[in-house]
Amino acid sequence: MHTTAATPTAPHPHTPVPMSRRVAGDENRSLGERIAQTLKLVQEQLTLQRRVVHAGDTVYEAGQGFGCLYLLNAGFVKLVNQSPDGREQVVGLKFRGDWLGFDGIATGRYASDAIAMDTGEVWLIRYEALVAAFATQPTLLSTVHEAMSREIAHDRDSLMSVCTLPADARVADFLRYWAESVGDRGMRTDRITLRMTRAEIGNYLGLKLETVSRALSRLAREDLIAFTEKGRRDLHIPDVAALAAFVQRCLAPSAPALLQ
Amino acid sequence: MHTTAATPTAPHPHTPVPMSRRVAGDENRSLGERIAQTLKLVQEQLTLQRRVVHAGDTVYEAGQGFGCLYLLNAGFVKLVNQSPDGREQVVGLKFRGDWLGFDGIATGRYASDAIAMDTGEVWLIRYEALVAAFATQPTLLSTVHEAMSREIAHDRDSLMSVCTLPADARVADFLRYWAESVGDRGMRTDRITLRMTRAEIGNYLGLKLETVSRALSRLAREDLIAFTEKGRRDLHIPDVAALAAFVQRCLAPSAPALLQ
DNA sequence: CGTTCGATTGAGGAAGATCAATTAATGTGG
DNA sequence: CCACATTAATTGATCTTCCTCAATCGAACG
Repeated sequence: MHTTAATPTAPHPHTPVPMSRRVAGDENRSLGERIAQTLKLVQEQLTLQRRVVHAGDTVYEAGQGFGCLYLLNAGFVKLVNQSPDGREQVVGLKFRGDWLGFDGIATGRYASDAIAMDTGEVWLIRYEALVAAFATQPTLLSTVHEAMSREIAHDRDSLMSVCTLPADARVADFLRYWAESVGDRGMRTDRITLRMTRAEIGNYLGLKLETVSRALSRLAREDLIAFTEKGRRDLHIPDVAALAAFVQRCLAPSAPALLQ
Repeated sequence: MHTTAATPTAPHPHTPVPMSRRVAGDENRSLGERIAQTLKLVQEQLTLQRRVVHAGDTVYEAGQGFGCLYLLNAGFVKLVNQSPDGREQVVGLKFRGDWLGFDGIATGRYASDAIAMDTGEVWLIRYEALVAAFATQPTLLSTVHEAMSREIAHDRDSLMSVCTLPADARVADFLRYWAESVGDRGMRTDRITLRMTRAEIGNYLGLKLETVSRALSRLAREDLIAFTEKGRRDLHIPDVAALAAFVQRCLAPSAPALLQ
């Protein structure tokens, strides 16, 4: 019995885990490559139906019968849960290369609304056809499992952010996440366009819109972000890493010393 | 688990998919049955290694190389994420019949610590062997996919609770969830033993231990729970449904009526 | 060009955190 | 088994953060 794990020789037993999107690890290919490969593989091995969506369109709705998974080929999608008593919660954001609809497998009905936040394209893949293809295309199985695994891991990270970060740090971390996500997709990270209102961001982060607004103003005051002349949904992020540093600074109010 | 959406009769136009019907009776079988079937199926179709764990034991550690999934046959397990800066977060609770380790598939390393909260038993299942068995046992594939799907859906519900419920409701909802979970496993729900300290519960719910303690005291004052003479970790829950009602009461402080 | 929606900013209030003191359980060695 | 040490839980008093309410301003849009 291997009770206590034989961790390598890391200073901390947990450090090597990238948890989000650091390049390292045993996979050498970059995130962008992985996304491209996924799209290519699916496109080649499966019959799929394309659907163009526009901002506000519903990809699928909570309660609707499950039959398809959706691979997001372009655009941005938000996932929204609704409780019976009327509470609404943005529970996830999806980018190019992400899969949608895993939550429907277990119950046969989707558990959330998937709503496009911009013009984009989703590929509809019949779940049964996908499963059938696993037999001849083991890579497809790995790809799908990895996507589900990543989703599980990321959802937990979201919970951790909401539970452990103060408001300002949450907003900064959200911007970092968004910038990193679009960066991984080959888009520029220094100028990003938020597809969400302050209220939506706040909902996703467990904050009110005023708090988000104040946090953004503070970040702008510290020159970690800047609003473009175009409006307040476009913003300039000179240094994404500085946002991560800001999060750390929020956590260490008085004793900045050591570490890192 | 508290969020399943309410649009069963959604007459939506853009559903080219007929409804992929699942096996009859599949939807009707109880949760307890599903768990039993999962354990039976895995036991029969796979070679597995059993491991007895005791409170505090580590099932797997974050950063450790992924190779196995774990099926929890008895006991209770908590999943704990640790951020590089030292923040710790309980991100999940697992019960008999739950799978552990999905988070390791994507990166090849587990993303969290899985720690036993009580004496129990996990079954180690080599992931590669599992995948190999999919070829001849399609039921196994469904089972695993459903488990992952359920995990994704539940993690989102957790996020919603943390983001939308006030402290008292969060604690009440936690107790309801725990009671329901053990109830689904055939254990009595009127007397439950929390395997966690107030601090751990608070961590899981994004609250401080004092807040959890006060919430519990308030619930006890309203006779929704009662402490047993044995100690404060055992408690009596006369009516689980009343806890759910309490959550609703927290949300509707004065005006229950109309929708928006 | 006015209407509407989203964003910003301020003032005041409330929920929950922090600090602190006490009590109850758990564990340990004699 | 008991005295003691240790850890967990409760409760109160105070403080901080974030929410609520409200007014203003800017942008988008018909």
